[in-house]
Amino acid sequence: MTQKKEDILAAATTLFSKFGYHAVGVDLIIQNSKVAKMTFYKHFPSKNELIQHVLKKRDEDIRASIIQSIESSKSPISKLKSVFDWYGDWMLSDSFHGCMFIKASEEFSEADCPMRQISQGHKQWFTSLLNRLLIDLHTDNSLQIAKHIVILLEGLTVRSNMYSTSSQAELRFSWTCVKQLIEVNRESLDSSI
Amino acid sequence: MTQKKEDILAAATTLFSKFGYHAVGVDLIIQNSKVAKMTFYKHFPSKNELIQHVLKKRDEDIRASIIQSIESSKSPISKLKSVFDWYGDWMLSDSFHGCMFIKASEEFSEADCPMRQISQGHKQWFTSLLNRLLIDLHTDNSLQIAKHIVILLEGLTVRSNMYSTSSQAELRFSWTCVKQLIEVNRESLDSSI
DNA sequence: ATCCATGTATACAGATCTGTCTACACTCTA
DNA sequence: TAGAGTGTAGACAGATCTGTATACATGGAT
Repeated sequence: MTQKKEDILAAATTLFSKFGYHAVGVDLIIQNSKVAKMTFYKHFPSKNELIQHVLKKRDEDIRASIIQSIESSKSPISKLKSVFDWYGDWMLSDSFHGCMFIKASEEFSEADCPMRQISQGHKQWFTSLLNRLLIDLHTDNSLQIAKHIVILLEGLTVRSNMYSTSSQAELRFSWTCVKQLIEVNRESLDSSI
Repeated sequence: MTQKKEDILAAATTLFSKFGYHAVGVDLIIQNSKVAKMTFYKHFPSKNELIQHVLKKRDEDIRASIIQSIESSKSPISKLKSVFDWYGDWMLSDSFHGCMFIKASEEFSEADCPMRQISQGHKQWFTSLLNRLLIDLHTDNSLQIAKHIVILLEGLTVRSNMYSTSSQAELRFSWTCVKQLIEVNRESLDSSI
């Protein structure tokens, strides 16, 4: 990965995230990444492939970032909490303009297009991660609750973007709801100890 | 409202909902509504104003549809349940391609643009409706819980669109969670009866 | 019968978008 | 010093997009 290619990816990520995929043209990305047009097309054969690259890199980066966040916590419950904190920090950041995978799903409708597949893959990974944490917490219906948490966090993300506010209060309330949900679904084995 | 104008609005709604706002051109809308270009521009001075019209009409239609749904139920709790059922039916329908207000928020980033304002207004209305139902149920923290339900339903909507499935199981689970949440937050007055 | 509103068909201007082509500059290595 | 690799600047082709202009058809009301 050359420096130029990284510059292009960085500029594209920023612009797509803020304005959407269709609204941003190749010329604007070239202008913002301070690169010649031929350099752009040498690294990315088309805008479509650039979008896929951006989404793949975003997927990798977010996975790494979330994993780093939960690794700094020890107990499963504090790991789960740190996922919520990760979302809180993200929604507070200046660069926050919603989720790029949700945006891709809203803008690209073709059923099996790469953008949708990458987006689905990312959410699948996140759901599995939460599922494992819930299993560590000896929670019944772990997968169902994992999906429920993903749905909550996606709702919060969409809301933060729609109102241009970080929704910290709603995030905290969601966390208390999730804690209760886990408590109610503790495995009988666990409560008998 | 002439027939032609309705045709244009109907075609635009279908196309924007499925493919997004930027991806759909005026020519395609004209073609699908079987109208001449000049007729289009006589009714709508620009694509931008058409989008606003589409969103405003969508707002009115959904308000009417949800109100009709809950009016067929009597008790506050069954009214709330019928809101969830409304979402279930919607997500099952062939024409479902996600929420047009969420899509607008993802595609239009300018802070105070009309599309965002209309979208925010719609969600505000929905939140107030749920809040009133929760107050009728003598629920504490009614506004907080109303917001929580909106977040859940938006998360479900986004998920259904991303995976092209209706997420009925997740919707049912969310409903059980919401029922529990309401139960836990019953006003002390109520539980003492 | 005539007027007028409404709609049609289509060409057109001008902007913008994707992607290609050419000609040139810089740097590193043999 | 010559050549290869990489990048730059910008013109260009061709498609598409928004919005306008022109000329014509239709159909109901006076």
